[in-house]
Amino acid sequence: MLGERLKNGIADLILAGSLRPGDRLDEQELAERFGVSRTPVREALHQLAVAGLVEMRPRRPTLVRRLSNADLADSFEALGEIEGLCARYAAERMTHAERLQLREIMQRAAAAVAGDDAATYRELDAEFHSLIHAGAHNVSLRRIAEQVRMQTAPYSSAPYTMQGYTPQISVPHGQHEAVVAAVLDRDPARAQAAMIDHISLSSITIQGILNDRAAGDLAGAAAVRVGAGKQ
Amino acid sequence: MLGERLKNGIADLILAGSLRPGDRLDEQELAERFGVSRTPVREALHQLAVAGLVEMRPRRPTLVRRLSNADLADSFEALGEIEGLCARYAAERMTHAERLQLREIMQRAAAAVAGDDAATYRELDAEFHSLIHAGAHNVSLRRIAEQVRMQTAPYSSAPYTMQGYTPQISVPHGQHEAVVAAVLDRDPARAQAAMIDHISLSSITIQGILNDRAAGDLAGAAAVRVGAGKQ
DNA sequence: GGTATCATTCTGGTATACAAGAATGGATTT
DNA sequence: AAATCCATTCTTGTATACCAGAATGATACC
Repeated sequence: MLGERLKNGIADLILAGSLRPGDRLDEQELAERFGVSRTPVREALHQLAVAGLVEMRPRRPTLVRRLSNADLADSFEALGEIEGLCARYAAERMTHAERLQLREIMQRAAAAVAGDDAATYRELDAEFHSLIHAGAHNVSLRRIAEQVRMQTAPYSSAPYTMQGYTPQISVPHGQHEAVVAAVLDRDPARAQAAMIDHISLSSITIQGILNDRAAGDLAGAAAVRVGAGKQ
Repeated sequence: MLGERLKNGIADLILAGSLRPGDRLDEQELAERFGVSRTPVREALHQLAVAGLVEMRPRRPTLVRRLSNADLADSFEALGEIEGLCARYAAERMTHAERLQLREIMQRAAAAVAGDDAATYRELDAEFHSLIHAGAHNVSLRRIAEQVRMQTAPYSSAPYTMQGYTPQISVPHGQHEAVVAAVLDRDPARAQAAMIDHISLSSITIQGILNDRAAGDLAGAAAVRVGAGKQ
């Protein structure tokens, strides 16, 4: 099944930031890029549309989905609730082996924080959340969590790709630790609350950065227009 | 966009029960049925696969997704949590107009219950949940809720299509009333708890029916095999 | 008589060709 | 000079033809 490979490939381009929200996804260009025809590309794009990563309008170019500020706020609110549920169930249901994995990830993350290694930390952050999703032992909930996380991913990476901005990776790490402590203590309510707090703060941070960036972009665009003499 | 029409058309066939879990979805047959070529059919099927209504395996016939007992239990658990969240937010955020709509639906539903009109009640049940989803005022959460509900729909209709089984529509109606009362009272916690209770009982009822039916089918299949002399 | 292997057929996967609609650029008119 | 309309081009939507792989049946061998 080539479509699956393509779907992941295009999703990776978006998640990695090579393609940013609002960018056009030309079917033929993607087909050439991946060395296939347009047919499987179209299938992949349709699938990504259902997943909420791209937006397709009839007879109009497909775009990387651009969330309005309101939609982004909604997505993060939903993400917090869903991840909170996962954390709650994980605290109840994780096996011993899964708890050990969680501890191991946290140790590696602590090392990345100590070494100020943002790239590694970013990977471990994803692994951490993935473990929580799986630890909830509910395939439906896990599927939902992965999907919402994917939708917000292009924006979540903002702190890491912002030029001149050094993310404070110690802050989210501390919140992860609070979640893990509650999960290991088998304290569902605390795990849920800690996770919701974590996502909530992420949301605020990211929206702040995006607003700053938008303001900067507007200023830049205005300057260009003035420089060109007319729009 | 023909694909959208097809997607809804095929989904309706599944949701209405014309196509049941495990049934084969032959691309050519669907194409002829809808008077189009295989291309848009394939796109629709891929989208439905992402939505979780059908399952596609490489080089293998596409089937209406069949949830295992465990998967079904997971889906209902997730549905309960998600709908519970929607109810909680709805209690906080519904506008006055939305609350009036809710009351109106409940009055019509009460009439349907009084008249023992299961078909009408079924429609109003869908409308009720749809109002709650919308009333949460979170597009992301709403999208998730609709999706999970769609996945469970082929099974939720079991009580209504079970031959010789007269659904006790007064029971779910009473639970809906409890949710609505809490929403109208602007009591988020009570609305959430009432909704979770409602979905939980639905889940138990449906799984009971399905297990009975499965037992009956097995007995029937065994009888056929015995009658044929060999398998 | 049973089992294993091979061939045939059926189904999904991909590519290519064609059609339809939208956007953009130029030309003409006001 | 500006605005509108028309034509051309580009991109998406659909259909058809071809390819690959899996299942099933028959045949041959053990």
